[in-house]
Amino acid sequence: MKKPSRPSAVTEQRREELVRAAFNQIAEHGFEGLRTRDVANEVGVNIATLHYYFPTKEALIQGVLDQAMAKFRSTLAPHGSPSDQLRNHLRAVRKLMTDEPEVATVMGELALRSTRDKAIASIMDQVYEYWHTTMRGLLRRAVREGGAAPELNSDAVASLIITTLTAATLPSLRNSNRSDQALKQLEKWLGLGSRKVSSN
Amino acid sequence: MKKPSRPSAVTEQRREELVRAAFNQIAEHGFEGLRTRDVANEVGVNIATLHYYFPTKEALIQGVLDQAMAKFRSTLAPHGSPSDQLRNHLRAVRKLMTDEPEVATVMGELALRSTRDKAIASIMDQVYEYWHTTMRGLLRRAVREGGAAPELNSDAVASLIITTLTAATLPSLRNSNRSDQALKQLEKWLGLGSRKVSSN
Amino acid sequence: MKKPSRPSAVTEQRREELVRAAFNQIAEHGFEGLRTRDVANEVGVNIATLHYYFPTKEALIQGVLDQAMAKFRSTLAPHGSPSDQLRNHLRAVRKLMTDEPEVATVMGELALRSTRDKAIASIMDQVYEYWHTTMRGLLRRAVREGGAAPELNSDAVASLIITTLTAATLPSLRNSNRSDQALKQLEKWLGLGSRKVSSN
Amino acid sequence: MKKPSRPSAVTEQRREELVRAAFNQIAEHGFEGLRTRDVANEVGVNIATLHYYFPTKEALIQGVLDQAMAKFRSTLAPHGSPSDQLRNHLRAVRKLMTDEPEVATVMGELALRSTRDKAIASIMDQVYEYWHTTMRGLLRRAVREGGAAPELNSDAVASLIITTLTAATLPSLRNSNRSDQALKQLEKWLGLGSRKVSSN
DNA sequence: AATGAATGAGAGTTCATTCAT
DNA sequence: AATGAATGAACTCTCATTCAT
Repeated sequence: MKKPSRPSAVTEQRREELVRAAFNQIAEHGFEGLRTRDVANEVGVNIATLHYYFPTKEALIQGVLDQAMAKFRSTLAPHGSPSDQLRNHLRAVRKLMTDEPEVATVMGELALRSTRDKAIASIMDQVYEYWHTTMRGLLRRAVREGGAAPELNSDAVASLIITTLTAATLPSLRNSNRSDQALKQLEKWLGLGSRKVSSN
Repeated sequence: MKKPSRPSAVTEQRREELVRAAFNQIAEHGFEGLRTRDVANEVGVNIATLHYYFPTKEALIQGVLDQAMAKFRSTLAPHGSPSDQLRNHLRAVRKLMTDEPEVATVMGELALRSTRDKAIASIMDQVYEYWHTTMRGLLRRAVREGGAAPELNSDAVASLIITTLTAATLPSLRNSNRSDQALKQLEKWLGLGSRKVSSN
Repeated sequence: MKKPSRPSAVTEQRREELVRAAFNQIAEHGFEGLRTRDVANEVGVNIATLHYYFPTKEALIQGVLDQAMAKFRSTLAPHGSPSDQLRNHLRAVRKLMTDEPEVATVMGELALRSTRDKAIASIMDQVYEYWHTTMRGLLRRAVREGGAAPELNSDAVASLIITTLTAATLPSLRNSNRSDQALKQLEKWLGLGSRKVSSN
Repeated sequence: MKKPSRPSAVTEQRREELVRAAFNQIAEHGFEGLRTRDVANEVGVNIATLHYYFPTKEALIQGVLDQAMAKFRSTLAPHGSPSDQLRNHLRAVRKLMTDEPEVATVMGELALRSTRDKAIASIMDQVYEYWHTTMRGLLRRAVREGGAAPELNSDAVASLIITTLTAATLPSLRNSNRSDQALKQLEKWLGLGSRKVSSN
């Protein structure tokens, strides 16, 4: 009798609105200050409507996680030579942190929460795994093609890149220019610093 | 209103117990899950007793912050040559994160909270400022004395060190071995890699 | 406001489905746990559809009451000699309670609710009145025809029969064999015990 | 450190007040209409105070159950000869139902709820078991001492007594005089009807 | 005839905080 | 210095009901 109706366009839109609002609330008040009522208010709907789309607060948070991870993955889009891609990636992340600092805050909140929330931990681990693999691959090819310093251990360097970029999400580093300085120093050591986007 | 007029030894001890318990609770459940009642229970006193020592929850958190910062500052204690100190510092922080991961968790929680809490932000900024200055000084002297790679820009490298060590507090990096790999790569580039820990 | 102008066959069928589902839900969860959404789900229709047929929850309950009373009245259908009818009635009620214990549960729920709900109270009073009259009539005729113990006060005995049968609806008695024992003892005192069910 | 403090007199009194209020609310509105806030209001305390004494609504209901069962058990207090005790018991229950009809209502509510609540079911089963045993014992001794009709099967008759008295809790029977009639007829058959309280 | 989306009013429960003792 | 009792405010979640389509 009941057709398991596929999410309509309207439904999907409302869900996105709510996730976006939850995202904003987390960015502004942290998980500590996340109130479903505030989320509903920001979208301009009744609290019961929120629960119509997300049965529990946890489900809503899961929605935020999914969206954040999707956004991050899009940062890794491949364009140009490996060394270009590396350079671009570092810059894209740096730009993201500067232009949308809320992304950084929410990523940080999610990272901390993953200590206590297996579901979040598992997804973040996957993303980090994927990130690491991508970085390592780019580094290897960059070295082979002569676009990066030849002596580096791609595995360890991938870790250092990830570490440095991740730290850029923390407010104590983000607000000073330390995180920027660190990234520039890293590019220098990688041998990426002076090169322009090659046509290769 | 009621404030213990002159902190007796007993009073000071109770306050410390409570701060320690609060620290543990934050490490385990985050600020999100910090309940004054749980703190009081852990110490074995009534909730009203907690409020006798710390009039508000915020005051208790401030106590945790103070204690954490003091603990961290002690990690920077100077011993040996500059390059030894550098090496030792990296190792000490790494060891701290391994042996007492709760310190890392709480630092992370405090870092995130500083986005919203000016008092925390201000104190953490001070600590980072002090940390940065110390690192930069060590690097300059290490280069001068030939204990580290000569070409490095001490300001940027200090930032990279701090960044990398800070990232080690985040669970997504701490639980994999990425943060360790990153630190080793960093030591290598610093030219600290091969030396042994000198006789303290 | 909106009321299906002339109950078509389809409309009537839907109403019955819904009442049956509500009946099941009350049997399983009591009035305390009766949720219109569960009723709608059991039938496989939208909650708004339920409200199309029954404007309020109370209207739905009224429907359940009507159906339950109709079902019960049918148990009093007259067949055979008065003493046979008596015997058959006792057995029919006993069988009903055994075969469809939900009927008992719902009757019990309705009985309790009648304390607070005048509409239910009035209908149940009518039904009990009718039941009592029927029983008393049967008893008188049974005595007159020699099918039952002659000395009994038909009014009081009718009350005792009704009382005993009604008690059989309560779970504390239904689940033990006490209610069965009681009924048998009652039949014995009525002098109905040894006779067989006559040819329908 | 923490002494598991035995309930103080004040605490016990508050708990009783709350249970009594809950009892009243159930009598008036049934479990269906039991609201913790109304209970708290009736006692004149904040809703949070109620939860200080009873962590959950269920715990409060359990309190009501305990109190009701204790009250009932006291009805079975032994005085006089077995046949006197029997007679007195029937009258005491009848009086209880007349004087405090709320007791009947609440017992009925509990009985119905026991279908779905194992904890309640278990306790009511115990009480019924005890009741049955007591009745059967009284009957046997009453027969032996010549205070009751000799031919009766004490087990079945005990069941009938219990059944009849229990049914007296249901509003449809209580409000008419049917339940009274039934009890009188029962006493008559038991051979208890005409006797005075003997000095035996 | 039927539904997806939305809601107001309230439910039980939690928590930092207070106060008399 | 310490506590049991109490509370106001807020929280997440639920539910009968409505309405445009």
